[in-house]
Amino acid sequence: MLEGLISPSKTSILDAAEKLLGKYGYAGLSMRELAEECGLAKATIYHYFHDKQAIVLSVLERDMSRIRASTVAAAAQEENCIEKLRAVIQTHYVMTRERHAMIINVIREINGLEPHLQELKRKHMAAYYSPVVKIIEDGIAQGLFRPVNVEMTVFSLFGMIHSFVAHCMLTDEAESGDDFVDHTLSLLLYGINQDGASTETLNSEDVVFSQSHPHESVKHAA
Amino acid sequence: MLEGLISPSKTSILDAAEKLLGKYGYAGLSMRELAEECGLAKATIYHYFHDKQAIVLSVLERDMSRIRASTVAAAAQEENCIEKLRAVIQTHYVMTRERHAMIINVIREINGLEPHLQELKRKHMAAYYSPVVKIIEDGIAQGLFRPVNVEMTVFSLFGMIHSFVAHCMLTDEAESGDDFVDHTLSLLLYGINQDGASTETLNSEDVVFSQSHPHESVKHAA
Amino acid sequence: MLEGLISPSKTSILDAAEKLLGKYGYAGLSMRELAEECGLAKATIYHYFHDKQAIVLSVLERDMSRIRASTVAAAAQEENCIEKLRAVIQTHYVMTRERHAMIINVIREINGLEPHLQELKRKHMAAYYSPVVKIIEDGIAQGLFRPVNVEMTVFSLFGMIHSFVAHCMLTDEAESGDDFVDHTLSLLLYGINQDGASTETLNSEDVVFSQSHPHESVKHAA
Amino acid sequence: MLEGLISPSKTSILDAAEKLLGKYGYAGLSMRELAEECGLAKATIYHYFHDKQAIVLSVLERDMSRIRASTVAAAAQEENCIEKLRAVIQTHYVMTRERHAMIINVIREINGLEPHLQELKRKHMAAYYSPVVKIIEDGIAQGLFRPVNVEMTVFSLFGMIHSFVAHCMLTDEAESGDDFVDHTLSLLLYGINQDGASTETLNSEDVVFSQSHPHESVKHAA
DNA sequence: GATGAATGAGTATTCATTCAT
DNA sequence: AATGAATGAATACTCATTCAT
Repeated sequence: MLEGLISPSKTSILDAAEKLLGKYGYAGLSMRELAEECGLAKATIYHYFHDKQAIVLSVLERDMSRIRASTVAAAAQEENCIEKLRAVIQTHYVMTRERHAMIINVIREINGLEPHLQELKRKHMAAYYSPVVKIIEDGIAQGLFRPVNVEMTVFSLFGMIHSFVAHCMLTDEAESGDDFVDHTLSLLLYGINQDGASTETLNSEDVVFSQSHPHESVKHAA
Repeated sequence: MLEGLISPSKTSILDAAEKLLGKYGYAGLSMRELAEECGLAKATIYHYFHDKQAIVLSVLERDMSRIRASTVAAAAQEENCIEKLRAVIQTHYVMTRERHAMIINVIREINGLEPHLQELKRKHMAAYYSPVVKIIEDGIAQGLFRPVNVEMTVFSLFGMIHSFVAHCMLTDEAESGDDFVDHTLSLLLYGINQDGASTETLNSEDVVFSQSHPHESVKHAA
Repeated sequence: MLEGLISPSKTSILDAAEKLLGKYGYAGLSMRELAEECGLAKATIYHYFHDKQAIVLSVLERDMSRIRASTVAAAAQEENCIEKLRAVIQTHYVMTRERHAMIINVIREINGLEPHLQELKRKHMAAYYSPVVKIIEDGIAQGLFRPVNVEMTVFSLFGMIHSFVAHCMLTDEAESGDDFVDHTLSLLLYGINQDGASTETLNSEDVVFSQSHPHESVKHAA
Repeated sequence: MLEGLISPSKTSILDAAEKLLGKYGYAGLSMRELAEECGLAKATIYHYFHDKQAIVLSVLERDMSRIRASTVAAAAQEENCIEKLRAVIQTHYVMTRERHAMIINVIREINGLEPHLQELKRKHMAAYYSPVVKIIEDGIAQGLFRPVNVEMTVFSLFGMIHSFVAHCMLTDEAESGDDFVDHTLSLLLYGINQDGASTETLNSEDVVFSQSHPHESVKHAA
């Protein structure tokens, strides 16, 4: 939020740590490499952070609040619940890619090491997921969506996004992700079952995957 | 396949490595700890495997072929495409939990280190996803499912499963996962959109998440 | 001597050890690599030799007796003391190169580790140097050579040879060594001092080194 | 040169490494033992040097420049070419003994491992040999020496010295080396051939070797 | 605010060697 | 005669961290 008040050294440490965490994960992050990356001496880092874990937690907090802010802002620009969902998928996809899908993995790694941090992270995740929960709850209240288990649905949605980001990083495909957004929104809304309601709005083509299925995706469905 | 022919020491190394990889990931896996865990001397491990990476690759191969075998077997026991999907979700969920969601993370870690292993892993993943691709393609051919992008859909489905497993491991909730299977199958089939076709079959309750949404899930829908 | 009576496995071990000692020295010789090189299992090597040191000593003994035999044989083919010296230089140069100057280095390495082996090695070296000692002593007795300290002179001569071999191995120059033999014999006989007796017999050219000094070397001087 | 500016820890590492290299060679030099010898923790050594090879190269560079400096200084104190040669032999002999004849062996060992270091070492050796090359070239220009191949001759000379040092270390004889210097200078100047010019100046006795040859050596021959 | 120096405990890996078969 | 399996001790090197300056 008020990053202007944070010392530039601290910021450079967090930036470097974010980059290296994305590459190597928590256990693979070396303080020596971190020092080299941010241009400070190793000892200087300990002037700003108590230990390695504190750095990583700071990175996670900063990233989470940024992602949350971006997600909220993106959703706020849309009126319609469905368009809000599209905005969320798009934003979350982009930000996750930028962070090299770091967060999910780092959390899991830290978690294995530090059981007492679970609650802290659960809170973070609640804050993280809650904007999307709100959107779906609103949709249900408006009669747009059926009364699904909202929390579970949000997990599912984020799972789809992360899975796709992971796949892209594995294969180094650098596409825009538009097709992914269309596919994911369509799947989230209508599923794969054949019924009259959903198919009539489908009309785009896919280029990402080999087997083309021309009828996939929903373009700005109302 | 023919594990009976493999020496017990080798098996014990792989077993221990599988366990520790689930806990700590690739970088966090220590050869000292592995030796303790499998009851052999450190040097003995190197009698069976060239290096740490070779161990981890063996674990991954073994797990992948096991998961694939289980998934295929589970699906083969069902006639109906939808029931096949349910079986896949159930099996994959259970096996992923047993392996502490290890595979996806380890692959990503290794991948960061060894660019030339990408192709190998892509092949593995193809084999891994292909049974599910087949089911959905059959469903589409039978007119049961709409013509979605199948490969993308499979990614989405596995993403949902992995995400949920990760969440459960984070919170140490040890439920059976039945609710999860119902939710996921329902979401995959119908999405969240409100329409006449899907809502009438919903009738179960959720205990997993705090906010209860009584109408979620599809029980053995045909 | 009677190598026909030695088992082929034992011979292959010694051959492999000789090769690797030349490459890596004593400390750098690994039993694993030795086993690979000679095509036997590590444990099999211990069937033939008590330990690593015993192997190396066997190699040294074998090489030394071979070099001694070759040197003696080469000298025996010549009548003249000077021609005997030329033969010795030539033979010793070739055999040292073939063994990658191994012996001198290995002896020094072992010596650092095993003080009680000194006497053994002194005996070996005495046997090793004695043929040349004999030649020079004969030359002195015949009034051909001046009464130098023979033992020291032999050390000097072998020093020159080893130094040149080391230089050639360092620079990977693969010359025949004829120039070297001429140079060394000339230096040994006449030194560098300018006087009437020696210069008149010099008539060959040098190609080995950059600065050419056309008057170097003695061709079959009588 | 400016060793006063180098940290005492770094110097103590190099000193210890020089000592151990002389004893055990490159492969036999253990970082653990080095740490013990210089009184620092293993990890501290890596604060000053990137790896073992860097340490050894530093030792070699330091020793080579020291030997070169001493050799040049010793030669500069003499007017006469022959006396310069005597000074060089004396100095080189002493310094090589002090370093346990380490350099030649270490270079050969490293060279086997690192082909791309050859050129570096050739340069070093050029600088190392060049002072002596200069002396002999001057002697030839002055008509004192016959026109031998100078570079080869320098190799031969250093070979004699190193060989003798090695012999002394093997037998732990701790003599002053005066006899050796006389012998070597005499051999270098006049060789062993019987002729009028050289014998008349010989008049000393040898104690180093068993067989005494009373007429060896040149005492300050002009 | 920043760092060079230092370290104990750790890393993955290799060592020479033994032994039951 | 030959070896697969096993190991304690060593290898070079890195770790996160501290502290005096």
